[in-house]
Amino acid sequence: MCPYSSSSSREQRKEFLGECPLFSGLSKEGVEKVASIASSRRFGPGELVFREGSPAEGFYVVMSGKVKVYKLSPEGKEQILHIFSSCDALAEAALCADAAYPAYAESVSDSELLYFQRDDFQRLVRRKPQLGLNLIANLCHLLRQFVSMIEGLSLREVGARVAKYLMDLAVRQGSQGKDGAKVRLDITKSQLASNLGTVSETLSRTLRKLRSEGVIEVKGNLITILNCKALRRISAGMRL
Amino acid sequence: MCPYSSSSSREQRKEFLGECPLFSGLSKEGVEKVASIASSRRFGPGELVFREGSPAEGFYVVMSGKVKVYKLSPEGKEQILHIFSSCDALAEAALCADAAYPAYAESVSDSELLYFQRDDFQRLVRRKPQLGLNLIANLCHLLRQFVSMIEGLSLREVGARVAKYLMDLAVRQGSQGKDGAKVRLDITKSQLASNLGTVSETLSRTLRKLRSEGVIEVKGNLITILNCKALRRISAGMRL
DNA sequence: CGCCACATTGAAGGCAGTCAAAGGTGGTGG
DNA sequence: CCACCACCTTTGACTGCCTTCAATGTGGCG
Repeated sequence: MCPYSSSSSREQRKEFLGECPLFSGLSKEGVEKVASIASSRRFGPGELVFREGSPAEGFYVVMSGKVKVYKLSPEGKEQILHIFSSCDALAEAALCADAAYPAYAESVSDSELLYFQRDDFQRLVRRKPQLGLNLIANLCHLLRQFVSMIEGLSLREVGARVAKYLMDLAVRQGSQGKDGAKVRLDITKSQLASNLGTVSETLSRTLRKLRSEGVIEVKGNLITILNCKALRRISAGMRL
Repeated sequence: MCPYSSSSSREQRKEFLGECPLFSGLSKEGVEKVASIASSRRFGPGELVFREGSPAEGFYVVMSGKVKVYKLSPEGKEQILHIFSSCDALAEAALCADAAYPAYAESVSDSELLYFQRDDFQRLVRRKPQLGLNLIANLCHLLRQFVSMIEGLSLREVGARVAKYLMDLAVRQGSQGKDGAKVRLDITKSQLASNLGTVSETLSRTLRKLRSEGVIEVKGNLITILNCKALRRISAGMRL
């Protein structure tokens, strides 16, 4: 899985599939079948995986690396919908009948993706319904994230969105709850801004304000949460 | 299906299921099975179907009426995520493991909903994988709509969102493309505003501006599209 | 060392939200 | 039939959050 390695072997792929939540609950033979319809594709940093509007005939699962999926405004502003990393499925929209990707996807690092053709996958789901249930759970999860994003964009100010992002990140990185928890941004601040529906300038100002309130400490992409309660209040809509 | 009728009979339910895209491609016996695990629930206008955070143990399919699913800000502002009507599935989030509804759902008319318990439904999917595939397509469709909503909120001004809504509505009502097409809003303007991520005052002003530009004509909830090309330009981001 | 991308800070302006009040509309009951 | 009420809609004035533009700071890397 290290960067710059050559494509994975068939054995490595099977091992990966076995550990992926999307393929859990399948028999050894089931995983075998999944592996047999997957093909591997590698992308370098900045490389486009697909563009908005191009025909969607299959979806991807990230084996390694990160892929950002985003929309562009006519003026060129970018809104990141989600950044997918290991074990995430992306572009499930391809499983819909009307087949055009609704957004851009771009690798932000060296990545290896598994590609599944729609028809192959659907055939397999008919034989292994568990796979369908797994994908449904996966889609529901993504749906929730989008709901949360809509809520943020429509009902919360930038400060609250930033606070919520930091708390969620702390949870994901296993250091929630306690004051003094350290979190590391695993994307650039510009990308984070684009993910939160704002611009880097505003994000910068917001972080500064949080810092001046003594809520967080910022050193590069390492952020220390000094006052967890305050952060929670802010993420819930309390003014800065 | 007329309002104020009593609950549907078992026969009516089966007939309805047979015509619902979500249950297409199933054998007669399959539809029978689906009907056997569904229970019917009726709601009056303004009645809450479920609230955010309450345990989610199943999802619904709309037989008749309309249900709005929405988020509330701490200050009480409402963002409508989607308005579901006949044959739509809602609250599929319940099929996810972590089981709490992420939003409120409220009937906006007299409605009859079919309720499916998660476990029952999942059992059935194992025996009828086509059902899983149908639901996946359904979820993908909803995902696209949310993507479109995120795009609108983040990258488009209110004018563009309104224009896009009107064009989409014209398509749904079968009168797209031509100047002079008439569309009828099937929800109140306040609800529309909440759906577009704005407030009724701003929507009112926006419609007036579109009217003063000669792009549309407004009479109550009946809107005539006078200049389709202009509307498309505006929806694509061209300034008003 | 110098380049380049990313990040920060300041100043100015605009889109849209809030507040407040008046105007419209449909339904109900006297 | 009309008066009343509730709800939705419209309009005006004001405020403010955030974006835009521009310039400077910073860190990594060839």
